[in-house]
Formats: sequence, structure tokens, C-alpha cells
Amino acid sequence: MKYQIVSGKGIEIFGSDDFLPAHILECGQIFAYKKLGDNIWEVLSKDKKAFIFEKAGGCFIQTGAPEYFENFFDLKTDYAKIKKNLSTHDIMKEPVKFGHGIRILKQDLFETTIEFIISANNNIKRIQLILGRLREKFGTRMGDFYAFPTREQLLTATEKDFADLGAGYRAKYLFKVVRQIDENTLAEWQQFPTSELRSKLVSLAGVGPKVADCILLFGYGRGDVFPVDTWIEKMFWKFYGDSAFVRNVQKNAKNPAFLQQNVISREKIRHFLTDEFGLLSGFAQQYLFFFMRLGE
DNA sequence: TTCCAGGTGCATA
DNA sequence: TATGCACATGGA
Repeated sequence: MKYQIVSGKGIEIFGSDDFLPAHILECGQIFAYKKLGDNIWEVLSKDKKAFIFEKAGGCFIQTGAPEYFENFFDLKTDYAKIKKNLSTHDIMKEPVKFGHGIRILKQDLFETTIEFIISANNNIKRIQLILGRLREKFGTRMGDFYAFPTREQLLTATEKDFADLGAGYRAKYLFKVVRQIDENTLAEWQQFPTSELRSKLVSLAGVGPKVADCILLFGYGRGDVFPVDTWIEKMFWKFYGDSAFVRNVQKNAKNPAFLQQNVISREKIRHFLTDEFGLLSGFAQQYLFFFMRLGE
């Protein structure tokens, strides 16, 4: 994909095959965005903001921090190649076509951690509501918007403060996790291989296997993880319900009368899918998630 | 009213 | 290792 940085003003994106705001922003990887009009989107990351204007032949990302968003939108990665590789899997052909403009964002580690702790067993609308309140209450005002709060700022919040945002039972996780990690620690963890990094993340309050995989994928940019949530579970049964893998597990199940869901755990599904897609697992996951939620 | 949402923590076997 | 249950909240 071709693009050009316009110093201090933004980034010009040429073509829409590998960059579509609706696909990038609505595939579940980010919560801090808003559709302002037919062809205008607003995106917040950390203490920065960008507008994306869709126009004939591409997009313009308007921002005072083009270099930051060049990395954020992962513009240097060749998604045409990734989609070509993924499409060798039959089940990926439709999802890749449907979400062809998806890119996996490289989001701030601290922000991503907090966001996905809140995302657990929650719906996207309410997650956005809670996060909006979190910015307003604890973040620094940046003119017409609020920055995502720093760890320092969140240390001033009580458990009740988090609950008052509507975080529900996740309030105690938030209170605890800001005392377990800071921005520097999260950055230092980048040096670890995925499995080791994953176990460090799982040790944090409110971070289980699914949230850890989201942080690994959307923050650390690890492609070798496959977050399994309710939508991916549905996808698995839809596309692989009759696969040899499933038939084999069922055959060996102690009680064959059990429903499929009772025999194959999310952990098994995760292993199956990461074996299937390897280093492209995370990419496959995003096309499939988007397809299951909005496609068909 | 009940179910569900990008699940996790904890006790138990 | 895996299973069962509690956990806040709001929309459908």
C-alpha cells in the first residue's frame, strides 16, 4: 500500500484495498473512536487524536502526529501479502474479502491493558461508555478531548471511583492492576517471547487467557496469538464443527452424548487455531471476528 | 423476565 | 487439568 507523510499535517493513504476506517475501527480491536459523519472518523490513542477522511481513491489521516499514527496504523506492513497467505485457507476466503480494509493497530500498552480488562464479559457499547468516563474523570484535558489517563493518574482512583464509572465488578481488578504494573514495565516486557510474556500478563488482576491474547495482539503486535471469545467460539463451530479435529475429540470423549461445547474447551479451540494459522493467527482472528459480527 | 456481552477468579475434585 | 459458580451493568 502506498502512503505519504505530510509533515505536521497527516498521512495521505492511496487506495482503499488495504485501509478502510470502517474495517479497521469496527473489528473490535479499539474502543476509542467515533464516526462523525458519512466519511469522517475520529480516533484517540493515548494523548493523541486523528481524523480520518475517506475520499475517492483513498483516505487522509489528519493529525499533528503523523509519525505516531504511521506506526499506530501499522502502515509499513504489507497486508496484501498477509491476505494472500491467509486466503490459502478455504474458510478465510470470504472473511478476508469482507474485511479487506482491516489493519491491526499498534496500540499503547498501558491503555490496551486497561481497556481489555474492562472488556471482559461486557458489551462494546458499554465498554466505550466506561472508557469515555475514565478519560474524562482521570485523563488530562487536551483542548477538545481527554487523553487516556496515565498510570500515575489512575493511582489516585479508589476502587469506588472505578465502580462509579460503571466498571462493575471489574473495579477491583483496575484498582489492583494499576498497582501491579506501570508503562515502563509493560514496555520492558516486549523483549520476552510470546509464551513467557503471556504468562506475565495472565498474572495481572483481571487478565485471563483471552484478555492477555488481546493485549499481545493489539498492543505488543504478536501475530502468533488467537484470542478466543464468544464470537470466535461461534465461528469455530460454524467452520470447524465437522472437522477431523472435532470428530476425533468427540470420538474420544468419555460421554459422547455430551454436546460439542461440553467436550471442547476454549483452550482447545485456541490451540487448534494457533496451530492452524501460526504466525498469522492474530490476523486471521480479526478477519473472522469482523465477519462473524457484521458479515453474512 | 431472562439472556447476553470480546471472561476472570476462586474453590473444588 | 477441568468444572462450576459468582460477579456489575445495561441493552435486547
